[in-house]
Amino acid sequence: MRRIADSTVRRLSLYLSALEAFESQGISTVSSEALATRGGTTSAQVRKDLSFFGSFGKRGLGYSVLALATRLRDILGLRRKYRLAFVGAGKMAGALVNYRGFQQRGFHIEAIYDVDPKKIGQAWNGLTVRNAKNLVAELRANPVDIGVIVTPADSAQDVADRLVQAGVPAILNFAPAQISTPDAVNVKHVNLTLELETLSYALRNR
Amino acid sequence: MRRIADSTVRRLSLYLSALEAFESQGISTVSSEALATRGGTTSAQVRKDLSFFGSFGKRGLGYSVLALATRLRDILGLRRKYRLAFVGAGKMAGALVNYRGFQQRGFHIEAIYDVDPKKIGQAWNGLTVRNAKNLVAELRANPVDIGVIVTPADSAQDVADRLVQAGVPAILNFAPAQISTPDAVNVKHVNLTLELETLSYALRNR
DNA sequence: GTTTGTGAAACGATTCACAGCT
DNA sequence: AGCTGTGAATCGTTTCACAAAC
Repeated sequence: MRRIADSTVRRLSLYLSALEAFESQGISTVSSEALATRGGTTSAQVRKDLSFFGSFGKRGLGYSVLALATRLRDILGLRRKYRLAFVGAGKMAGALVNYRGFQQRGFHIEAIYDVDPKKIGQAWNGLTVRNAKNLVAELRANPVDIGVIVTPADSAQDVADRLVQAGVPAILNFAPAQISTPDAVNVKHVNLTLELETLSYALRNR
Repeated sequence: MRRIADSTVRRLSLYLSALEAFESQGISTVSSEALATRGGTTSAQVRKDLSFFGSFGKRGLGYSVLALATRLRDILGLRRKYRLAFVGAGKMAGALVNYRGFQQRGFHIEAIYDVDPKKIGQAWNGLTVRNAKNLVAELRANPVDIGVIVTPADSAQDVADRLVQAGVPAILNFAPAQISTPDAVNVKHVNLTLELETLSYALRNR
């Protein structure tokens, strides 16, 4: 199958949450137009995005909310559970660990690591903060799907290297630092500074 | 001037942090190639991005780290301070308020709002959590540049409406909800669920 | 010799517009 | 009649490749 653009995948995720909202409102059928409004795009874009994966609608009618949501979960790979390991037991990790959306969507936090002796051993939401020096060995023995970097910027590359060594196939990086990894490793960045700076650019003449 | 693509602005922000890293290493001149490596792109892309704003390099030599950083700060509008108001005094707000990068880059948190009587009045990093019911009046009297939504998803639209009413020109939304605002208001989303779901898509066949 | 700045070419994503189902 | 699915057209972004500057 043709490689799917990242922008398309992101919209599929938005369509899925729109469908879940429709579902909770008891709406059973939607048009591409309705999905577009909720997902911040156009009806043609919705239809094109879906068409990469098959044809899920009924002409003249629209899409079944339930059936399309199920198909999107399939497409996005959300039928299975994902195991996460956090590195960095700071405030940001605390906020993320507490976020109910993770568990709900099948993302399970399996371990939290830190280097700070004061943090190691602390209980975190049923988990014990582990010593980061054992990260590679422990994650090799007990693999996870996604490593979440929530350390300061200057440790981010080191942590990424260790996650790669441990065989972690995907990384979600919250540290404001670019990290380099082998091509086979999937990396997503959440960079708050960058988001604020794009807003700054937008506001520069206000 | 031609409208600049969002992707370009985001890269400029990455180039700026790369330049700051070079600066702290005492490097005074960089090539587009060096910037590209740090910013995760190509040298041609770097030169093209910069060319929209002028010509800042010396042929055969490269760019002055200091001079280019200054120009990028100008371009991104980072010479001025920005005033932020947070809405939602939860764990995520706690993590963000504590994040030193905000102050360093000139983003000053001026107020934190919540609806929870238990939180109103609490001291947060030198600020007092304010009653969200006074948000519109107070932000009209004391305007901010950016409203940061850190509430649960189901309050996000309501908060956005109030920020718009208060005349806030830009919103950074951490709630996992699409929000609709007038076109004149700039909105950026940081949606953790969406990031995880794109990783899920990437991992789906592992 | 090296590296920038930039038109032109290539590529990729979005929008259009309509035939084909229901 | 209404809405999907999709090739074709359009639009925008990235890459190429090289002349110009140092």
